[in-house]
Amino acid sequence: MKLADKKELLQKYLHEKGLKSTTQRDAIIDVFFKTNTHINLEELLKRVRRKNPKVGYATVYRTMKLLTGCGVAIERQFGDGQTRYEHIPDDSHHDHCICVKCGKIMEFENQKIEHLQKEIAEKMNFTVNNHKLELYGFCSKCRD
Amino acid sequence: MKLADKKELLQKYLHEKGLKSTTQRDAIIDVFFKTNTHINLEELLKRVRRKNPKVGYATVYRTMKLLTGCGVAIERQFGDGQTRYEHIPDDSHHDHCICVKCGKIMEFENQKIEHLQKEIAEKMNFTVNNHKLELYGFCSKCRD
DNA sequence: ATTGAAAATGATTTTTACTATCATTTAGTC
DNA sequence: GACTAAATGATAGTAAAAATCATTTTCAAT
Repeated sequence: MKLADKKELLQKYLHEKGLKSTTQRDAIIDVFFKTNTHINLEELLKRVRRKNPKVGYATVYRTMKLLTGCGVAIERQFGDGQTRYEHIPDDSHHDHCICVKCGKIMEFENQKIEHLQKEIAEKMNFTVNNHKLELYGFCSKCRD
Repeated sequence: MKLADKKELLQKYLHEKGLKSTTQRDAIIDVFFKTNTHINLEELLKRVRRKNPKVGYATVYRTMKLLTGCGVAIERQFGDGQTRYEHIPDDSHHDHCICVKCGKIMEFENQKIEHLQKEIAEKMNFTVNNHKLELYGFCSKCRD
């Protein structure tokens, strides 16, 4: 999905649910869509405040829940006790390698796996909205 | 890995590290190896207390950390804010479908995906110890 | 443009799961 | 059986997520 489409989807979602758009919300959405990392709330708040210093933690928290509910953001937990947010990719899905030593997160994508997942889900009579594939281990620098 | 092998691995691990075996620890390990679900600490504690009512939360917590460190248990987070524990499967790996409405967790396994993962990791120069594949969506009962 | 109802905000509190602490008990070696 | 190190369990501490609430803002209907 392209950025413009995401914003349109979001607009539609807000309108359908009778929600309002505010300057804070817009700022948070803007900042979030500019990230390309798996950002946590604290960091997101920090960046938003560079634009608009009066935005509160709760608003960022709630806005991210909103984006997640609408489907333009995804929550992730990589096991370090923090929830991270990521936007859904422009077209294809990507997955993660997490180095358990240095914490480095790498992305990859593979269409074959995507396809297999769909196949499996169909067999199980399960409708997939979203998925997570994470490989945990050692990156090239950390193994020896 | 067979149950007997897991217990042996655990024994070896304890001995190497100079750790001791206690009645509490044994009870927890016993109960854990009998579960076939993705159990959280609270539930595990409850079951252990049916055998030995004096076992404390902290002991269960620490024992599960121990089992995780030794490699016979795996910690998982499915996004509901709780850490769940699972034993490593007897032979092959399995993955999960999680219904976001009713919370039902189903398991599946697919050798092709396992194989593709290894291939991908090799290309990226990454050594995989462990992985998680989770499909989030609606089970047959919850979609309509 | 004004108004009024509903939603949003931000500061704060509450909750919850996880982790750390510490005095006491226990295990296992000598 | 004594000694030393580890384990236990009760509880305190933490940190992130979720809830609360008085005040402010949005936006549709006038």
